[in-house]
Amino acid sequence: MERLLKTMKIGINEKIYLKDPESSDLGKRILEHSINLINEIGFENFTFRKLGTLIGSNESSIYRYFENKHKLLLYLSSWYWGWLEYQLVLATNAITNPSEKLKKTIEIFTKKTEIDSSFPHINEVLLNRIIINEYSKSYLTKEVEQENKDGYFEIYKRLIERISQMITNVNADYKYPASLASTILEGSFHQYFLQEHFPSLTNCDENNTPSAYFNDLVFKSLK
Amino acid sequence: MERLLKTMKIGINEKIYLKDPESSDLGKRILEHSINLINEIGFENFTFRKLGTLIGSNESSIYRYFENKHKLLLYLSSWYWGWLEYQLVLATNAITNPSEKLKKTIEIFTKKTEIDSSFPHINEVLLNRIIINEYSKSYLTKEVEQENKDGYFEIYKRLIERISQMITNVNADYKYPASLASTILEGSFHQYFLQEHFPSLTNCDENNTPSAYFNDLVFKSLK
DNA sequence: GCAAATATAATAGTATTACTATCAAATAAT
DNA sequence: ATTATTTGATAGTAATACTATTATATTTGC
Repeated sequence: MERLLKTMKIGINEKIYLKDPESSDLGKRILEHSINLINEIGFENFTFRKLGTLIGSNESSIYRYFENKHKLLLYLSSWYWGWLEYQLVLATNAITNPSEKLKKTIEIFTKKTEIDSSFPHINEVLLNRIIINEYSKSYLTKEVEQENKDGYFEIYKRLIERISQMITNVNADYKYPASLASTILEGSFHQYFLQEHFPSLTNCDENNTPSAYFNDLVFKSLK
Repeated sequence: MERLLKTMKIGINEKIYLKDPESSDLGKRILEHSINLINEIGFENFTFRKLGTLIGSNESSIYRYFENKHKLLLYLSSWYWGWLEYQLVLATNAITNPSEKLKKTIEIFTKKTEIDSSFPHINEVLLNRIIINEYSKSYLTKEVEQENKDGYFEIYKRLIERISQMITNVNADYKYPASLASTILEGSFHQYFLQEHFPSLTNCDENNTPSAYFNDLVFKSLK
């Protein structure tokens, strides 16, 4: 995968970090290796101390970039949603037929993630796994109300609103475009989780992709 | 709401607890007040020490019932799924028409929870909120593989398999009964979460219930 | 009604987590 | 070359997530 706009940077709400991790070498190493470490040991077991040891840096230095690991997770997920939005716009912008556009959108959200060489310090494949396994934890908190006001979920919300709009463009009479958009997004990540850990609770596997399931679901709904 | 089978007890995998909390007064107080406290401060901030203070008991006494708060969450959710299964069977058993049966099932999963006076130490309304806000955390862990083998999610899985079977009974040719069943279950709880915290990401509100949305979704899919 | 068994409470202690503060050393900018 | 900025090292605190021990109730069996 090759990026078209070489100078593009995923724009993330500045309140999420104390110091922009994209602005320094240490910052980029924090991003790169936090993705590896969270994948390896899970978000609950992940600590800044362990990350510091891993990258040969100091715990206190990491705290200068992020207040805590929750903020780091918000950063990583915002990055992911921003990246996905970029993929989405790139893949669907030229399509004029609303159904084709929506079909492509479902594909973008449900297909297997591939490495994007444009961002060498971000492993999108592992980041996708973090979204599947940890993203819910970033909003299932007592602070969600305030953090939503602070705009920490804006890219995610914008993505769903985009899908919602595309649904309406296919069928303006459909009554639940936002709900269906949310279902597609959360649901497709959940189907991947089930595939790995609870295969009896899904029909998705090598032959039946989540893509096929959601295409069926969405287009029957909009008929 | 009145229970028909007075002696019924929700059966929970014995490996989840060290000592059956239903077997003593302290155990029941642990269940009752953990539901209140988790609702109030959230699962992350909840500790056995705080719970002990609240119920005028000792931290170490609570540890004799549950290894840790994760196990307590597994207990509470198993109880909830068992209770829902009971509601489901009761409400649908007599229905012979497969479509009617499935319609009733969707209603059971999406309707607002009401207090069940049969279990005075369990507040089902608050427990429902815990499921909405905390259940994902019980399986989004590094231990999910082992805990699944140990049977900690069996009631949840059985519930989804029941819905899946009902879907197949309506349309035997439908290719994704398990995936759709998972989508109904996770999705309906998620729609309630969105209603409360991200209303722009759902069309469900006082007038448009999640029930209506999922009925539309499911029956169009099965046509 | 009493002894034995069991359940609960009180206290203390450990390792880890989630930070904050301070100061020194390295690096970059002017 | 001086100053400012960034990073590293060390130490310290309060809270968490437990375990262990012993004392005190309470229940049960005979």
